[in-house]
Amino acid sequence: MDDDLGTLPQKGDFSAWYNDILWRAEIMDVRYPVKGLYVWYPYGFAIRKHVYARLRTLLDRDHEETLFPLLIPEQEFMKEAEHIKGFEDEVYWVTHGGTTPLDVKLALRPTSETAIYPMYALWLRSHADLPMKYYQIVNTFRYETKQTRPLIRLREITSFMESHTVHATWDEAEAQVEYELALSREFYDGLCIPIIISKRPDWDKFPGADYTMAIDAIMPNGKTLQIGTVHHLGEHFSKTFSITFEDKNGEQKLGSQTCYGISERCIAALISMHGDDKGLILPPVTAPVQAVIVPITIGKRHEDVLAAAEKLKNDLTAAGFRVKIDTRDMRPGAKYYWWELRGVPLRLELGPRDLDAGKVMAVKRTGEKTQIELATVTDEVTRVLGEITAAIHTRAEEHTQSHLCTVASLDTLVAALNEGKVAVVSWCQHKGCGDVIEEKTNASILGTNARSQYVSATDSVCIVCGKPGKATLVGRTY
RNA sequence: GGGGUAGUAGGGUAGCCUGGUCCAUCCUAGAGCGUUUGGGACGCUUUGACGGCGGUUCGAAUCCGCCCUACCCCA
Repeated sequence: MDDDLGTLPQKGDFSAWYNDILWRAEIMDVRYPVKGLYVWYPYGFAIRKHVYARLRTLLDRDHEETLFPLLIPEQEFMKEAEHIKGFEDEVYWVTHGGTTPLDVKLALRPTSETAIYPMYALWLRSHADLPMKYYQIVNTFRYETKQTRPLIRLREITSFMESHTVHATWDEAEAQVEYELALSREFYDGLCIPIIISKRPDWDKFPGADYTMAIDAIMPNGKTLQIGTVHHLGEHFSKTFSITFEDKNGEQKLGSQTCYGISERCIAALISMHGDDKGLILPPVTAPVQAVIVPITIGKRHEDVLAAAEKLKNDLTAAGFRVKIDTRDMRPGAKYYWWELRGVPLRLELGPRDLDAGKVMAVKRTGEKTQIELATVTDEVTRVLGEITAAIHTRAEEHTQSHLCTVASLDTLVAALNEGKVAVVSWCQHKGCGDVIEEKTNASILGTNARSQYVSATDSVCIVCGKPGKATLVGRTY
């Protein structure tokens, strides 16, 4: 049993594990014949559905959902100079309608600022319209030249949540940035994914932003994955697109804006953070199947057991759980492995022995078997799923904590990175010293103002020049 | 950005230089039948492929051209 765990590579070989699990667990099919475009299998899409339902619920507290067109006319796209510079090499252009060349080329949105903001200019009239907080969940296209990777580096981002807000003042927009960071923290907390927040260095901020706050997670191999960004756009775009309002004194003022994005990388993080050598481990809130019932049907008791399993399923479904019953003609062991690969949090084994005892065997995907009473099964399942969530959470926090450290010199920084860690150092924020750090370590400066509950981040002197510096995250990135 | 290697069934490979129907082969792959079922069962039968388009040829997985895709290395 322990000498052959199938052909899923060990999680220690993270890259191979990741690629393999995507198709074995039926999340993404990479065989679509266009580079950088991948197909969601129904099971993967079901995970996406639950994850994005959570995201929508959080956003809907304070934002409204909208939908803007995919195509952006060239002249709008080309309005904001910095923005163009950031994206022009990655834009797909629609140049023809049928066989007729178009007078105005149309960009497939790489992000939607230039689609949304001309409309915001029309919608915004008065200070009473503020703040405006809208979001959409859409696909976007970027002609990536680097190696593409399912869910991580795509030419079609299929699940891009972008929120765009307008405020009366820069300070209010800043408060919105903080609000959205808090919202992200809550979102990722629900997925049991520990995050680190930092302020990206100037050279790495969103094209057209005053500043960019980024959300990173530490993958199993110690590389960081950016899984969210919140940008303070200031007045860059409102100037360009004339997003103005009449204030209380009757004066025309520019709005101050933010935008905020989360993509299917959140699902890459979900898969990577929690999975193990046997496959996926899904936190119950994200699991398409929260509990699977495996009836153990032997000989004559076949009908009894099946009937009991049906009843169990109906009881749990009525209580709001997502439950499947596996009656396939396979050996129980084979079913166990099959569902474990797919990350189902809880397995309920029901056989003649259990039936006689009025119990059911509950096996957590995180390990550990317990017998629970059939009489109180819905309460028990609630409790056990809660324990599973807690276990997943704790494990992820331990991983993150153990991959973070604070160092005070270049040499110790290099050593820490080579151990697969992400480090906090002090840096003066000058490009020159930043270049030294990145070259010496072959890593990236993720950002300053590092915020994490998993490592202390206090400002000290720059590890390169010795001048006053800020707590800065350095790591190898995806 | 520069260079290299490759694409054969669900997955993994051989065959290619030296064209000859290719019965190619392995698997935890598919279909069917039967026996099974408390941690990956087994037997029998069977299906299925040469990345795409075009060319050369009596004949192409094999040779030529273009395209697509993937992987690796270097900057």
